[in-house]
Amino acid sequence: MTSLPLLEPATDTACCAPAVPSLGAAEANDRAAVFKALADPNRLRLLSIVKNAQGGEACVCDLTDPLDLTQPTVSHHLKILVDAGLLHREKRGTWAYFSLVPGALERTAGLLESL
Amino acid sequence: MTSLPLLEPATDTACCAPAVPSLGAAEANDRAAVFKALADPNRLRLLSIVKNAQGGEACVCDLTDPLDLTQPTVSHHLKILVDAGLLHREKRGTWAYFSLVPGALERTAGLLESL
DNA sequence: CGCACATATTGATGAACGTCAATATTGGGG
DNA sequence: CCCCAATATTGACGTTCATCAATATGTGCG
Repeated sequence: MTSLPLLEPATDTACCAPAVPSLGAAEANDRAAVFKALADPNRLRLLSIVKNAQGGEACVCDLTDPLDLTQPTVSHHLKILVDAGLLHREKRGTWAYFSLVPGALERTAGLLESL
Repeated sequence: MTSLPLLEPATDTACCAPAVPSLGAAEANDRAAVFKALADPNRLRLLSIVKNAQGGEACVCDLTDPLDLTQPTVSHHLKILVDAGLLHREKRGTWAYFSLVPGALERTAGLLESL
């Protein structure tokens, strides 16, 4: 899409303040996608386990037991976190090791303050 | 619930690392609730408009036009943001003014780094 | 009082989500 | 080569969610 978000002049009827530069629709969609990945308690726990794991990485077998979920469900959540750019997936042999993408959490935190 | 998350000794079959202290289920639920409120592009835009509004506050009429949503839908989103502790609602006369809860965004950002 | 305006609530509808059971895929070892 | 273990994918099911139209609530004004 080529159209930029327009800032219309506010109709100063009574209470309405003049329109103010704010987040565009496309930007808002991108940011919401990341927060959507964080909007599930089990995914937060997965991130926490990976972050605090020895060596900074954990395989699926490390992650299935602490959560009370089946293996396919854990795999599903991990895929969402990888797609959101929060986790890195590396396959070594039969096992898949997950680690935090460096700086991803900090960048995501920055999305909040730069609203 | 009174049970604490147990850390079982890891079964050192092959890949699995010893269990590591991580986010409990209850804590994860609380944090996910806040991110759930942020996991919608229109709500992010609402926060952005309120934050950048002159005086730090905006009424519903300021928020209905820029988004392409009906008034009830905007009201619904605002309620979610208020319930999440991100927005403050103050009714003055006929109008309802919304402002950021001081420090709420920073605190939420902190939830990410303290995983 | 009663109208007009700003906001909130309700009910309904379609889409997205979390979960599991079943199955497929991939890689290592006898 | 075939079996087994680890992970991924598929399909189905119930729940939650975003949205709107319609309606209710509440507040200032004449």
